[in-house]
Amino acid sequence: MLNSILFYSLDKAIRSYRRMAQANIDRAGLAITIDQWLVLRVLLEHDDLTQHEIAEQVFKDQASVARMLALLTKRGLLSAVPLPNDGRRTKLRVTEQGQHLLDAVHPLILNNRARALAGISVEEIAVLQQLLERIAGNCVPTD
Amino acid sequence: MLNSILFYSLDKAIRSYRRMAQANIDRAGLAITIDQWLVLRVLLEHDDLTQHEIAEQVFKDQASVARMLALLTKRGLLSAVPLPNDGRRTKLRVTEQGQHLLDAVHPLILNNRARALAGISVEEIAVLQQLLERIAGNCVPTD
DNA sequence: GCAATGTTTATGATATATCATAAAAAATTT
DNA sequence: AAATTTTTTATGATATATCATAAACATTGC
Repeated sequence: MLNSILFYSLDKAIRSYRRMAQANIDRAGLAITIDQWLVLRVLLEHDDLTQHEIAEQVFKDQASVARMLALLTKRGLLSAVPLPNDGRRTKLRVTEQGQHLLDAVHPLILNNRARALAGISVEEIAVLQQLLERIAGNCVPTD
Repeated sequence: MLNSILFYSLDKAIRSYRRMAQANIDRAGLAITIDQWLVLRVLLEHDDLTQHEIAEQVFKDQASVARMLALLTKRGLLSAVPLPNDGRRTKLRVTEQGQHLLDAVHPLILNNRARALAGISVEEIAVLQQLLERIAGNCVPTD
């Protein structure tokens, strides 16, 4: 019954992937969540983003990002140095330890993606991606 | 950068849909979450499922379902009557109030789906669904 | 320079996700 | 029947999602 509903399949696909991916990371003894990994990846590229900008990049909201940053900092994967020109903000830098963890996780992520997409052609992936983007676009609030 | 990753698009599509759908339900003044709605819908069809079976239906885990059932019961949308033949379980029935809420939400859900899928043909939806199911299938744990 | 406005971060409240485990009850084995 | 195993539910711990709001700070307009 629910199987015939597209959004159920959508939810199931991403959650299946997440469970599988997280299980593989855990099994490798790496202490990081997929979401934390994503945030660190973004911060590796840009260390001058506001929480709101980070949130946009990873499609989360600012409150979630704030809590993830606090956690990542507590874990020593991220360093937050106050910015001289703005008393509210900090410069966020991935630490050595964070770097090592990212490096260790990277091949696993590639593996997970390959496994999830096994038997699906490049053309099919392109079609899929394009449809997903159209759906996301349709759901953007207008006002 | 992240935009080129399929799983990011996947995550974004379902989260965009959920935000839009929940916002519409909230705006209508209906006090229910999409997840709660889903569980109630399942219970409407079958009132003799274990928490584990419900979890399978809605693709959540038993712990999440347990908490949702407790909440739904507290809210008066669900009644839980002890089963005589099994001291652990209860018969879960959607209450009158739950029924009314489901009835009120239903047209909104149809609206939300239509909006999310605007401009996407039936054939495209079929392709999409089939690909999503293949991905979910690839992620199923083997052992 | 001050008031009003906007931005940025932090956090409270509530809900869900996930793993792990405890506790109770049922089913099975011997 | 008693012991063992399995099933079912509840809950602790931790992480994330979301909305709302507070607090600190920066910026703009006057």
